[in-house]
Amino acid sequence: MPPVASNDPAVPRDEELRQGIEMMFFAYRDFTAEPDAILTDYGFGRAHHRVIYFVGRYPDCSVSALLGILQITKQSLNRVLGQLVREGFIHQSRGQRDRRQRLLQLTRKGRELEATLTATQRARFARAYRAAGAEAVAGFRQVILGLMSSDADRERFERTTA
Amino acid sequence: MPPVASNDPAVPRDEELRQGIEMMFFAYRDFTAEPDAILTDYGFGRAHHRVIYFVGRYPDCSVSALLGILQITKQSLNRVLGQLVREGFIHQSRGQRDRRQRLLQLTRKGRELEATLTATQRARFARAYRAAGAEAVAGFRQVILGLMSSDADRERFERTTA
DNA sequence: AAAAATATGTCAACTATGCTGACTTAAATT
DNA sequence: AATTTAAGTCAGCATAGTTGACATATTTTT
Repeated sequence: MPPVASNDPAVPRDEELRQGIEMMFFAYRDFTAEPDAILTDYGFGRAHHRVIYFVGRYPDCSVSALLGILQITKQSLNRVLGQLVREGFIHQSRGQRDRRQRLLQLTRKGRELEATLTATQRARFARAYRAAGAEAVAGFRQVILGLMSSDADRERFERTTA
Repeated sequence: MPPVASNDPAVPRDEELRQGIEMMFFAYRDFTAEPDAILTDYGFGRAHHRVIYFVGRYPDCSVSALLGILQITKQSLNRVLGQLVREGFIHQSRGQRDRRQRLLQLTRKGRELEATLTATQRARFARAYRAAGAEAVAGFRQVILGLMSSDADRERFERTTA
């Protein structure tokens, strides 16, 4: 069953861009499958993974900083964050400069789960990067940064990895 | 708030791979945001988008072929597919070789919605590809194909785009 | 021809994850 | 003192996934 695309004069361009769209879908689908399977053993879902990942990545991150990354509502975040705190995966501490803030850290248990989940995705990237080579990785980074909507997010990746 | 990663000896490697993981998250989040917003005007969600997209891409695709692409259950697919058929975005026809099959096509209305949704994602890829250049695009393709789990999916993209 | 397998569809119930809107509390800022 | 901000909470709703059981039509196998 061959794919069929446009009835457009600029056919190769349309085909190239559609392949990009589809590659994103397939890669993301597979990229999330392994962590999703592990999470069900804990009674958690992908939303919990995101919170655990980014709290691990940005220790002492505030709730509003996390909201900015995830781009979901406070209510949606609080449901999963509350579970993670109650079940001992995340600890909250008062901000020192601003005592309204609740700064988030992974507990030992949280770090262990984070490591287990991230290991699968890191291995996937390690394979893909190794197979493609350093030049291809540089190209990948350029394109995927270009797919993002905001400079603020692109800036998270400015420090170049040799 | 700087990101903090490993306590691992191979720090740069860990950092590089974590950046890959995060870039996937941010790019995919933004890549889906525009179609999601359009879909709410139709009372549809991202699942409807996927069905419309892949039926447009693989005309006369069978239900089981679509299930293989989406990797969801028949029941999940049928909920959204049923809506799309009832509301006149997708038409089903009997297979000729195998009359058990229901082959799927977009209607005129379906093609119009598909075009509207895809336009936003195509524009995003066009910008990113244009900014990064042909060599970077080749690298992007290599890496993102490497992120997929199955050769069967990679083969969908074998025909190289000049 | 009968049996088994396959393609599709359906009912019911459940879970996860997003949303809106309204409201509270505590702390910082004006 | 008033306002704004950070965080949390309650209630209700929608979307999109899940499992399990079962039905029907058609094709394939024995």
